[in-house]
Amino acid sequence: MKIDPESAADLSAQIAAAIRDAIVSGDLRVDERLPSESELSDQFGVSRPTVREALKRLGAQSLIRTQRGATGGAFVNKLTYPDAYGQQITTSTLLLSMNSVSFQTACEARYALERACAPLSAERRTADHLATMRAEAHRQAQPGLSDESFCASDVAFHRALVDAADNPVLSYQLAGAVEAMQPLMNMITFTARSRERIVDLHNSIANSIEAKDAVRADSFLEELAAYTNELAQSVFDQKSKQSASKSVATP
Amino acid sequence: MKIDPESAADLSAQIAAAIRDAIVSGDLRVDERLPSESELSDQFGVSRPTVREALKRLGAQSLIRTQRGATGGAFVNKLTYPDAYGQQITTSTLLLSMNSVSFQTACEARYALERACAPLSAERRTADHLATMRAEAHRQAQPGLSDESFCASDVAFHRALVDAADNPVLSYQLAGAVEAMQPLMNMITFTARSRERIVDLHNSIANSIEAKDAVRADSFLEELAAYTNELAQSVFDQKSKQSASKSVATP
DNA sequence: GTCAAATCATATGTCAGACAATTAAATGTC
DNA sequence: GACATTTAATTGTCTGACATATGATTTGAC
Repeated sequence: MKIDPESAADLSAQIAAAIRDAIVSGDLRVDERLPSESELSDQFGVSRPTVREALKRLGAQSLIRTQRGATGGAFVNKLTYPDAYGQQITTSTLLLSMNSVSFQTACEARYALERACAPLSAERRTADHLATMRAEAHRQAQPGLSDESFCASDVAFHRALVDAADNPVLSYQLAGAVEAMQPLMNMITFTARSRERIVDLHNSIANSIEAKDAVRADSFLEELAAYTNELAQSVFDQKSKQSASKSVATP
Repeated sequence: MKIDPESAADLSAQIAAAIRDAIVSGDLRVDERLPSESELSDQFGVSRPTVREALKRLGAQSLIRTQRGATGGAFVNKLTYPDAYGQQITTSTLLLSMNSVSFQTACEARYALERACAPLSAERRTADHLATMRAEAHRQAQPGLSDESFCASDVAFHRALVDAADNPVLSYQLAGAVEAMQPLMNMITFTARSRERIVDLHNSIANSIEAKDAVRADSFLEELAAYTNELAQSVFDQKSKQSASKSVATP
């Protein structure tokens, strides 16, 4: 572990960076215990609170975990898929909401990636994945479902589709793309007719995947992408009309 | 901002979660200033160091930034694409290295995603993107290039290909997949012949993209994926042979 | 009156030392 | 040997203080 001279950056940031580098480079292995906070503060020549702030930074990135008690301490954390999913989803969601990404752009990215999975999913899908997809499609057809629940089920359907590709790295990458779309999807009000259309497409996709027909699955996904965009466009058109009529009405 | 009862979790974690929720939900807007650390410690009924640990956690995720001085404080940070890229890359890299993801799995994910970009790239590529791709392909053909530099140039080539799709969300998602492969690629020793083959494929891809021929680009990408896997396979075969002969020689 | 320099107020960054809470291991007791 | 107790180590939290950065204010010179 390296020293930190009187640089411009915060000490706690420097210490966090030093430890992070040691982890990323492999100098510190998974489940290895870091020195105690007191020892670290001695080593780096800073106070314990400063060391703690550095450790909290690393903890926030799931790079370390801490344990209290006699044999406690900070341990290099094995980054699990659920951990990575969570970070990926929050980062993606914030990125979209804070950069005013258009529905179109996000939608295009999502379906491009999802269509990349489809051939693999068609090849490898298990009964489990198919059952999940059908169950979600069935739920989406229920009459009393709120828009929010409809969107949540939509996400679940598409995650099952992605997971069917049986490639955890792919699932991880797509988690962000699929989940981050949900807030944008929630802006859409799904009429009974539009829901019917979507459920039909979902069922068609599930059928194609079951039949291992990647080409058909792809065409249905393409259709779904286009239809989703169309729906969003009509929402925006309606909104701009309202604001236009409002701006006319007010003066 | 909500309170935090005497739960099992750390206070600083609870506070960080409360503020994070406020940011994600939009209660706190971009560039809005949080209360000062003293005010926060009053509001939450904890000490300032505890608040600080919470803020450091959020800072590590680029959710807030802090500024010293009279008008300083903690501000809700606009998550920029570079920020998101960085997080995405470190997370992806660690996920791969810590979960002993096979080369095959990572490679499959990467090329599946990259092939999803190709049609968009073919449609929208600019002269800039093409120039970058050609420049990198040319660099890769230089004789004295180290394996590491060759891999770095490979990454740059593929990033240009992805960026040509002109969809920042797509570029962000792919950044992790492409960059995280680099440590795995570095395990491969590229012979002069294999480099030649790869450069040829890169040039063919660049040509196809220039010609807006998505189908040809896709087939070259498929070929490149297969060849990369083949190279990796031969490396692993060689290694297992070595270890086998060693285990015979030692006793 | 205007501009520049000195001062101030406020905020984060850091430190020191202390105590509480937790946990596994060591110790003692039966 | 099994079980209860003590102990030691470590993180979690608090208090209070000082250092440092930086915009705002005041002061001073012209």
